[in-house]
Amino acid sequence: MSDLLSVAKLAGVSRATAARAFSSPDLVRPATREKIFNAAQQLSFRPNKVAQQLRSQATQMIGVMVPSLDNPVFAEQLQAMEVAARASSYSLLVTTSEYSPSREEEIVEEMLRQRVDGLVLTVADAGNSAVLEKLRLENTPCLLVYNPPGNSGYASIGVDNNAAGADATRHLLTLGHERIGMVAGPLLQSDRAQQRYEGYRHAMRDAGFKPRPVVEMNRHTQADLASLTPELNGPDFLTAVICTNDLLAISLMGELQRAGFSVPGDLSVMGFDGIALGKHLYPSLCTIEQPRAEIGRTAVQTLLAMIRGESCTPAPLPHALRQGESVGIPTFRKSMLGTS
Amino acid sequence: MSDLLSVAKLAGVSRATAARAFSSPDLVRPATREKIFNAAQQLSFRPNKVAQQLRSQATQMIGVMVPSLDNPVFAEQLQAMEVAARASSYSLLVTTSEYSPSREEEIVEEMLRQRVDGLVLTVADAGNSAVLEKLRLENTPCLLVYNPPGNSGYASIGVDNNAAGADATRHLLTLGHERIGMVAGPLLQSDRAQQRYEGYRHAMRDAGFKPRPVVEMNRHTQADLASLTPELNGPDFLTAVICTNDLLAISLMGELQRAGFSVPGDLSVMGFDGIALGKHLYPSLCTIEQPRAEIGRTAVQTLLAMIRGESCTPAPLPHALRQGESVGIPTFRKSMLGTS
DNA sequence: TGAAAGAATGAGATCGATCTCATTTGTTTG
DNA sequence: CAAACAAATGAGATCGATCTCATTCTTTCA
Repeated sequence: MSDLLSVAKLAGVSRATAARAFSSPDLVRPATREKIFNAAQQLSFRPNKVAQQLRSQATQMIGVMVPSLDNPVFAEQLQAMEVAARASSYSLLVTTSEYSPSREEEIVEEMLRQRVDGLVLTVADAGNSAVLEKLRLENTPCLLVYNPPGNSGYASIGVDNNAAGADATRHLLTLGHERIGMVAGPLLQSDRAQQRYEGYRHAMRDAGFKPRPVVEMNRHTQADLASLTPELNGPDFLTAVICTNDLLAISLMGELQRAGFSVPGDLSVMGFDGIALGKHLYPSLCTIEQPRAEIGRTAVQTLLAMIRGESCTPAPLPHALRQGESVGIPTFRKSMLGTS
Repeated sequence: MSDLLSVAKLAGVSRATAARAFSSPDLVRPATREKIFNAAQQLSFRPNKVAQQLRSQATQMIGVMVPSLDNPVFAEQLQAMEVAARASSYSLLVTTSEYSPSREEEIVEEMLRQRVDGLVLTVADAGNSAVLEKLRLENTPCLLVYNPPGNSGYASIGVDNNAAGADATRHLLTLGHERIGMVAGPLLQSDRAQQRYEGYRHAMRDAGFKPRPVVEMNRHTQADLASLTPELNGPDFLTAVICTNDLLAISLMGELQRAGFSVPGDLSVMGFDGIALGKHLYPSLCTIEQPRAEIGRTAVQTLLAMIRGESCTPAPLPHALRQGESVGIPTFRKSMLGTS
């Protein structure tokens, strides 16, 4: 691979002049410039970004860490980030933490060594995160996505999960549901899921109903009907559930229907996130839509502002209730699993 | 950010020795090593990868270009690639082409400037691609994913789309379907979709049936029922369709059901790709499963082998028919849309 | 004890681009 | 035509790590 020096030699000028021909062409006499460009062409010269990065002490790279790309929420966010980054001549170094704190640390360390200009992270629990503590000592700009702001001290891009959880609940309440449950992944380990649950409890109490404990599924994005069955039985059976993410909701709907239940006839199901696919299902998924693309775009733009040294306190982005066929009016029913 | 030189100074040794303490500790006397590590700790030294990359002429970075991360096929592949790459201490520079040839060129140029050690690309049409032509002149290892091998001269990781298309068709034929259609995105512009169609035609002819022309949808991953309606009508109405990707199949199923058709009662629907979600739907999606994770993993491993200078001709990976509730035995029916 | 072999360390060049500052070339004008 | 100024170019240092080769310091054993 030819370098600038060989181009300069072939053109009969110094490295400095050759460099100028590219970075500030107007400082070079047109004839000289022409010679340099010709030489570059001839040698198929391609500027070496690594050298530029070392010299300029800036990589024009953003380090991105998401829990997993198997969840479309993150993939869709990343898609938007990539477009936004490229529009500003930045590249993305992408990693997945698989929800593992130790991986989170390795990854961030690695990215700091790579001297990324900034970091966009989604951590498991922002309020209690080793990585974020470590990062506090660094001066690399860092931004959270989806994690609730406030309990970490870091700026964060995302929706108000608490309010969103309440909105979801109120939607169901408005339709006449009273016995509403919340379905979450294991241990409720994600801070956003917790906030959504808070919002749910708040809305339930406000309406004069008793919030229920979370129904925990074994996996993050796949429902197991067995865990829910008890709640569908007995005098207090649920008429609606809110899942902490869309994948959970979709697989729950599938399981329910496969077991002979009707959605929303027997149980209304709401999701959370608003992944694109939910719209096209039948029944279509009623969900709280996070503006995933906008979140990604805003994250990049905010981070770039921070890199430029501007201080900025991003506001929460608006979420929206997406109506869907998976939610209906509660009908009077007997216990669906009644053995009596 | 402190550099090796300051560490060396603080430890009272030369840069060379300080560097050795990290790269080959056994060449440094334990006492000296200790001093250096202490100094490094004290200055919170973090090796600069950019400098290492410049010096070693290797970035340990793989450039990845996929059409879009909004499609879980690519996201799931990328997820696996990331894990595999990190396991070998490589990083991923991720970009999306949005199916645009001009973007493809910009992206590849950018990645070459970044001196990635290798490229993993999924292009729109490998047989007719400007980027690939340009890349032929470079000596950066390059690997295709999903694109059919053969018509480009590049090694490629993926399944045998032709055989897979035939397998899908034969599955339907075995169940008794005869009037089977194929549904694709706009212009059949993807080379893999074309191959799948070839396989379909082959299988149909082998079975003594007339292959039908492709039913083209307006969008890549979203079905519009109107385009299909004519085929569901008249004496020759379809009893089954194969979609060229899962997203198309899922949205088609939704549209059909929403319009009052039953799946598979009125129409059996097959997908292609095997995205994770399909399993959890109801009806679950019958599809040809590409081993997306294995494809990603193999792509990384093959590319790393190429980077090491080993020559390798990857074999196609096995696809599998995933049974699903979206396909059934054809029932005798009248034209579903009959206006008579 | 001394010389030879081996271990440990340092000086300096290198990777490729770019910046500063000095120097040369070219242009303008009295 | 020469002086004064502006434009164009070059020499050399720099970014941070690492490699080569030379040098110094330890061992070891005759």
